[in-house]
Amino acid sequence: MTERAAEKRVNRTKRLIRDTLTELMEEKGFEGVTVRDLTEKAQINRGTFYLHYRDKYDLLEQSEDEIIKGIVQLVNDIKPMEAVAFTSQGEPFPVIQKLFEYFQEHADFMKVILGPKGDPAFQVKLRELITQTFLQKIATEVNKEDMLVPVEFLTTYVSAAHVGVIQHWLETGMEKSPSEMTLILAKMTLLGPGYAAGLKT
Amino acid sequence: MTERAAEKRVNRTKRLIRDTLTELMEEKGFEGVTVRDLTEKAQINRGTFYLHYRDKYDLLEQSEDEIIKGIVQLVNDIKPMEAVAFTSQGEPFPVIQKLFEYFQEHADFMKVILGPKGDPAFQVKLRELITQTFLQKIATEVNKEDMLVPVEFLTTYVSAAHVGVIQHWLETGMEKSPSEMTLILAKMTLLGPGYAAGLKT
DNA sequence: GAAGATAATCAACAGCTTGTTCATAACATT
DNA sequence: AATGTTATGAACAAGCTGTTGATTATCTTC
Repeated sequence: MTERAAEKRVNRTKRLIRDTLTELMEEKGFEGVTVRDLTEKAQINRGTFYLHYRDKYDLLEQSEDEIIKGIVQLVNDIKPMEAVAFTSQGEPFPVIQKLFEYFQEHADFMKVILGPKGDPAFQVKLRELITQTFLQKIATEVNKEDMLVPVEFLTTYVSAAHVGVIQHWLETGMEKSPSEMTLILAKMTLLGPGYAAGLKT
Repeated sequence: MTERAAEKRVNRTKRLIRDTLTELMEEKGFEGVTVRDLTEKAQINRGTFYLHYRDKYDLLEQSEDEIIKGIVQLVNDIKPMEAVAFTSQGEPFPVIQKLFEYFQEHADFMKVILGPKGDPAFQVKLRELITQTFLQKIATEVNKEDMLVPVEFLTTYVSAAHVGVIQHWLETGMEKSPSEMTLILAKMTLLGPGYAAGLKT
């Protein structure tokens, strides 16, 4: 048998396992899921699971890495100039919108992994990714002297806020479109939450 | 034996169990901790654990509830007027500062529970508490028409940002004082992250 | 269509954790 | 010293884990 065909069969099984993990995490959270549960629900042999993953933590890690890889790729495809369209203009940054579209595409997994039954380490990873990719770059373009607060707290504030809003958006059924969400986030980040609340009229 | 004495002995044991949980979570995360680990490290009988807690999830829940209760009480002690000192002035709100002092006091537990090996549900609880306690009140004092963004996203943005910064502060060894942190958060929230970064000079 | 290779199944295993139940020991007040 | 409560110790069935060896199913290629 050639490799491609094997890959096909393997990948089908792996996708089945990962999708089942998402479903079960929704019910019981990651902790509550046993390999037995998973393989029974997926209707595969328990041995098959161990053929592809070391244990359930390995499965989670691989699933998360795939998402992270997707985001990194997505960002790399746009970077050249648009990523920095942020600095001066108030226009919604297209990279953030792409991010929302990507999350929408993988909504099932993202929702549960970022939710209250998910993996707190993933949230940290995601925030770090946002910091590294977006904020760090911008931070270097600004004079340190102009900063009213230490950079680390600024980047933490913004990335945590973004991830939080994304989580809430997923949790409440994604009623706004990605472009609407991008605009909402841009307003609050650029004008400030206080101004956005109408406090400074 | 009177109740007080019994309570003392029981509470000593319970505190021992909870402190040991904090230590073990730091190493292995909540998932990785077994009741056996816990009782061995605490040097108590495994049966004693089950005398006080249904299982390890019950232990976690009780530990979290105690913290939440502490925060609620702390907020209720101040509420009358100061809580709203926020709306018009740029001065650091004293309630937030109290919050930081409280977290500093319980730093060990807060650090691990909010960290990458912690409980994502607690983060959600904490954010909801902040929203209910602080933001909701403020939101009612503002004309809905003045809002540039839907209230839900505003409160999510601010509460997620705050919890994120608190987590980062704990993670990096609490080098700034509670009052410094309060000021930093106030600046970013009132003036906006963009302005605080020096983007709008 | 048959041979060969890889993937999936099945059953069984020791090892571990869990939560419970007894009887017994330690403890602090009166 | 007597009493009531808490802590200990040992033992139990039940469940999940990760591994192994043998067998069957599936797909490509000749």
